[in-house]
Amino acid sequence: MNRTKLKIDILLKLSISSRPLSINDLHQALDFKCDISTIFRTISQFKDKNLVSEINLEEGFYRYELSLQKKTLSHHHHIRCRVCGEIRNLESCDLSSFEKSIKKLGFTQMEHRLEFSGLCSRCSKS
Amino acid sequence: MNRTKLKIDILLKLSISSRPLSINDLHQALDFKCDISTIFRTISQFKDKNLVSEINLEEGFYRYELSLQKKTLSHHHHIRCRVCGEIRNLESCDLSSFEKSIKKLGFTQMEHRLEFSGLCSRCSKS
DNA sequence: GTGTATGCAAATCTTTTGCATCGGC
DNA sequence: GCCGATGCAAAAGATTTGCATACAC
Repeated sequence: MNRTKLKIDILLKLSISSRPLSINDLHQALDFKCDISTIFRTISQFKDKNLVSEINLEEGFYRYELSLQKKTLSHHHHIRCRVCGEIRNLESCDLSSFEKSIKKLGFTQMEHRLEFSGLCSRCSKS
Repeated sequence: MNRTKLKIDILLKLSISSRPLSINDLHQALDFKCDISTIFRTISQFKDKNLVSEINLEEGFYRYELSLQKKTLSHHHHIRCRVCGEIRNLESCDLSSFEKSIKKLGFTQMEHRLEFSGLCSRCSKS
């Protein structure tokens, strides 16, 4: 994987964002200076190399964040406000009871995706 | 919402299936006798009325199951084999520690989606 | 009869792919 | 120079929409 300006820019945008970015977010953040298909391809490579994590917040598309971030924050999940779209991180993750019962079913190499939605404090009030 | 043969058929197919069905699964199960856009529209109505639940197993499309089933089995989650696609239900769900920390962020009316993937016992061996 | 449901076709949106050219090493 | 990266255009797959007709009530 060559070190190109675009790849660095994408990683930079991801690193300075407080929330996971969609392909469109990235395209916009890069002022549409590259083709969107290239962003798809680049993110796909990043996924393969485990540089970014793919997140599904039930919006009809995926978001991406640095896996590095994932390490810093330790493994975590998200909650997204169903009204305003605000996204917050949830730092703790204890699913050991789930994993125990899955092991009983004979499954190995488990991964999981856990995402919450709700109304954030501001949207709860209005 | 009118009671039509198609709506009953869709609910029937969902009720006799041991796993959540995709729009395509339903289209096929109904022998392609109706237009697929109608299935999308019908499922969308069912979602609105909370008759069916939408499930994302990271396959690139959604699956649906009766919410009734959800009640019978109590609230549950799924694990999908990343190799053969087998889907199993996970009956217990204790995310109270998560919900506690989310409440601290000021969120209300929480919902969550938790899905596991792994290798089922057969695919683990081969 | 009125309003909802459906079929059909087309559009939309996200994502993928083919191919020619460009750029990193 | 070679191989990977990119742009561009087109395709693919899931989903939505407009509109005319058919059906439920």
